[in-house]
This record gives sequence, C-alpha cells and structure tokens, in this order.
Amino acid sequence: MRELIADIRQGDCRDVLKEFEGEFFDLIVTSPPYADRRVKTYGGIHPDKYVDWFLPRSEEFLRVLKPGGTFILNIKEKAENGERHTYVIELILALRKQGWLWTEEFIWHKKNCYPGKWPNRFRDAWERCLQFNKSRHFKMFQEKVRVPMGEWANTRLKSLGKNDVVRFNSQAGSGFGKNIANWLDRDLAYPTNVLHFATECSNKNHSAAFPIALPEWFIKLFTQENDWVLDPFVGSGTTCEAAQKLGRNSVGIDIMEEYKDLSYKNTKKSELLLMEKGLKYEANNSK
Amino acid sequence: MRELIADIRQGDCRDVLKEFEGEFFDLIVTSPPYADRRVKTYGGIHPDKYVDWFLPRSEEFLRVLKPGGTFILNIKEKAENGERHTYVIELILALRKQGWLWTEEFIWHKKNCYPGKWPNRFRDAWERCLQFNKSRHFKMFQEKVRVPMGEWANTRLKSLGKNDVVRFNSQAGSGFGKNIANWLDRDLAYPTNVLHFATECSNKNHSAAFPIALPEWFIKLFTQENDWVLDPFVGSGTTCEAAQKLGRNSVGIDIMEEYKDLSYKNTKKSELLLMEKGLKYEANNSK
DNA sequence: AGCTCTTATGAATCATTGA
DNA sequence: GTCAATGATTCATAAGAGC
Repeated sequence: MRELIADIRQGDCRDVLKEFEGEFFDLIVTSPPYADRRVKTYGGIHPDKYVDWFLPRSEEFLRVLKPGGTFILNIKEKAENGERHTYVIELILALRKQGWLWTEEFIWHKKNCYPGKWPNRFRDAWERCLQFNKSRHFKMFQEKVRVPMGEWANTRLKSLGKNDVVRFNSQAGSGFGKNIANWLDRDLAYPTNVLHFATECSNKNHSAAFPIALPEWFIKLFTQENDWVLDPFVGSGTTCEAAQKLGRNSVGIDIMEEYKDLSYKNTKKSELLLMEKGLKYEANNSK
Repeated sequence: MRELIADIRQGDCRDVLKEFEGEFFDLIVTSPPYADRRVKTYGGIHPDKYVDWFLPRSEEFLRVLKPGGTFILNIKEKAENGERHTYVIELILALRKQGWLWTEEFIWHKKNCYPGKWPNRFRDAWERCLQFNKSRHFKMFQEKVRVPMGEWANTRLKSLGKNDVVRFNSQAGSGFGKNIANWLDRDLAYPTNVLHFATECSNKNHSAAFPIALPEWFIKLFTQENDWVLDPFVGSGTTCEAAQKLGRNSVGIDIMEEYKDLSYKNTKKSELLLMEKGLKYEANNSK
C-alpha cells in the first residue's frame, strides 16, 4: 500500500498548478477568497473584477482535472449597497463559456449561522456549492453519503399490512408504484441537494472557510481511496485534513505564508505525511 | 372598515396590468410557469426564450409596484442534458438591467421533495425565492415573521400538539394565555433567509405552485393590513387566499380560463368577496 | 373530540425505446 | 439523426377514515 500524500504549497495556484501534468486530479473542492472578504490576508479582490481574477485560475483547474472528475466551488455573493452582488452568477456563466458544465447547485444550509439583525435583511444562513464537470459522465459514488432513514421508515415499515401488498401488486406498471420490498433491508436513504452542516467553532486561531464535514462529504461522494484531491485555496488545510482522514491524496495551495505554517501545525496533529517542494508525483492511473 | 377585495382576472398579465395605475401594489409575489414545465397548461416557454418572454411582463410589474414595495419571484431552473440551465441567473442579470435591485435570495427548502433516484444527481429539494426592489428603502416588518427559538421552545412547545396550540389561542384573555404569550414573545427570534415549508399534498385537483405558507410568509413580512398584493401568475389562487386570510387586498391574474374557475371555487370556500370585471379600484393611500 | 392508522400525491429526472 | 413518449424510482405530509 502506497503512503498517502498531503502536500501543502505556498503560492498562487495559477502559477503552482503549472508544475502539474494535465488530468491529474479526481476532485477539486475549494472555498476561494470571497470578493472583498479577508482583505488583510488576500488583498480583497474587488467584486467587479472577480470573474477576471478567477478565470485564469479555473483555466488551470480545467487542465489538471481528470475527464471524469468534479470541481466543487463553495461561494456566496456579498451584499453591497443593499443589493446582492452578481459576480457569482456572472462567474457561473463565464465558467460555462470556459468549457465547464454547470451540473448542479448544492445548498449548504448553515444551521448555526452567525446571529445578527439588520434593518432590511435577515441572517444569511446558506452558501452555494456549485458543481462543475468536464463531462456529463463523471464519477459519483452516491451510496457513500447515504444518511439514516427518517421516521417514515420506522412507522411505515413496522406494519406491512395486506394493503401494502395489494397496492404493490395492483399498481405494478403504473409508473409510480411503491415497491415496499425495496425498503425492507434498508436503513439508509440518499440525501438531497440541500446539505446541513453546522459551521465549525473550533479554536484554530483563524477563520475557517468551511467545516471539515463539507469537503469530507464531497470527497466521499466524488472520489475513491488513493484518488487525488486539490484545494487551490486551501487556507488552513481543512480539505487536506479531510482527504487524509478518508485515505485520499491531496494537494493544497495557498498564497499566504502564514496559512502554510498553520497548515503544518494542524496537519501534524493528525499525523499527516507532509512532503515539501520537490515531491515527485506519480501518475495515479493504477486503479 | 373597508371590505377586502380578492379579484381574480383571466388574461395575460402583460395586458391586464395595463388597466392599473402606476405604483398601486405593495407586494408582488408569484411563481411563474417554469420554462418547459406544465406544457399542457401554459404552452411551455422554451428555456432559451424565457428571459425575452419574461421581461415585458416584469416591465409592467415595475410600473405598478409602489416605490417601497417588493417583488418576490419563486423560480428554479430545470436540469437539461445533465446540466442546470442558466435562464434563471440570466433573468436576474436582465431584471437588474431593467431597473430592479436584486436585494436578496431566499432559499425555500422543500422538506418533502419528490422521490427519485438518478445516476448523477440527487433529489432537488430547494427553490429560489428572489427578492427584487425598486428602492433600497423598502417596507419590511421583520417582527411579523419571528419564530420560536431556544430550549424552552424546542422542548416545551413541541410536546404540545397542533390542537393544543389552537386551544392556547382560544384562551386568549384567560390570564394563563396571556402569560404564555409573554413567554412566547421573549423566545421569538428572527428567521434566516432559509425557509422550511413542505410542499402541499392536499386534494385540490390541480398542481399547486407553492404551499400557501410561502406567500403568507412574504405577505406578513412585506405588507400591512389593507395593503395590495399582486400575483400575475396566480394559478389556483393560493396567493389571493393567503392575502385574504391575512386581511390584505389582492389581485390575481392567470391566462388559463380553467384556473379562473378553480379560483372561484376555492375562494368561495373561504367566503371571499369576489368582484368581477368593472371593479373600481380606489387609490389605497388612506393609511 | 381526539387519538392512531391509512392513503394519495407533488412544478422531477434520466435512460431507453420507438416513430 | 432527432425528438417525443415511456418506464422506473430514495419520501414527507396532511387529509380522511376508523376507533
């Protein structure tokens, strides 16, 4: 068994990714610096220039992603001047023009979002997780993210009466028969495209972009063990931590030197094998 | 006290609205026919032509809405060829160009969404509720949509059944009820921009566009009693029903003759005062 | 009346088949 | 080829029946 790699690099992903061969990664999952957020750390890209700033980088993402791979973009537009800014939806249109397929939009519902009150706006409790692909036929392992079935199964399956059997038989072929038998051995159900994760409140001395459960969920859904995961705006290393935990190789890139150090600190905790510059990547085609 | 009006008209809202003076309505809340959906009833606007179809109508909406009014648009893009179509986000950009402010995007989380399984997609459990305004200073009554929150609400209130709550209300003035009301008030919190409504499953013999709780929520949030509410794609009359229930005047327009009849049927049930063509609207400036 | 239990069904999506 | 019709499939909720 090959040892797992979790490689954190410092630099602009636009440049760093040029060192990688094409079609290398199985999944890209990231939470880029939002426009005008984290100004002190990222310089704060102006909303009006966000798309122009993003496109050269996503061009590299497109190159290094495998044909059956997936790109997950966690992002939310800011409110400016009492209005939602349009740079995110403009980015969607621009990415499609660049060659990406806009496959799906997941909603991350932040259950414990920051409290607050404004005169003309409620608390913002959700973010977009945009799914892009290079091909309509991408890898997806739905059974890996199933959740325990709800109350329904407990009440309904407990009493399988004669009516259920009759209804099953009589409605066979109706196009919407309920095949009760299918559920007998199941206690897991597939999720929807609304994800419920609480925002993390750990003492990491930095602003976590997303809770580790978020990259974990997408890594489980879109990759297998020993696959390669990329986070081009890795920040404190959450994505690499998730990948490592799940037995996937990962590369994290961030422009901030301080994040790099922080990543080391965090990853050491989970006993990652970290490899610095000069690491030789092997093509990962030996599945 | 003036009698409430709930006026259902048959026709294309693009034409019907020309009969109304400008700056008449306090709220427009609607769920337009989605592109290529309900083909048999609406003709099915092709996704590529959706924006062009919508703009002349929203131009009228802009005219008849009061300066401090709000326009709520419930919509969701379809998946076509394995991809999410972009007509909704293109519509957002076009509406801004038309003069609307894109103030907010609420998420309607459909807890009981349609079952199904597909190879590359999970169940779609959410829709957009886009908020547009003419001005940054719009009317909003946040305290009208507060929800119970906190430990007390979760444990004590949940143990009370629906009928118990009704009983509470009927005991208004008993002293005990008053105390409860005080507790309730203290435990009310403002909601977020994620709304949880189950899709309605009643036997109405028609496809309800949205559950009545959805227009109710926005009517409470953005209007006061005796205000005027418009639904230019009113369908079965859900919006007018909600407005009536809450003591607001309403106008509903739908192109389908059959919906008009159905609306009559539904509204009669709730003893609405319905007024046909020729109704004289009075300016509603006497607050 | 107030429970529990039963039942119908909703703005869906994709692969396959047939015209 | 292209397009339309068809089949199959992960539930949650509220109204209604029954007791």
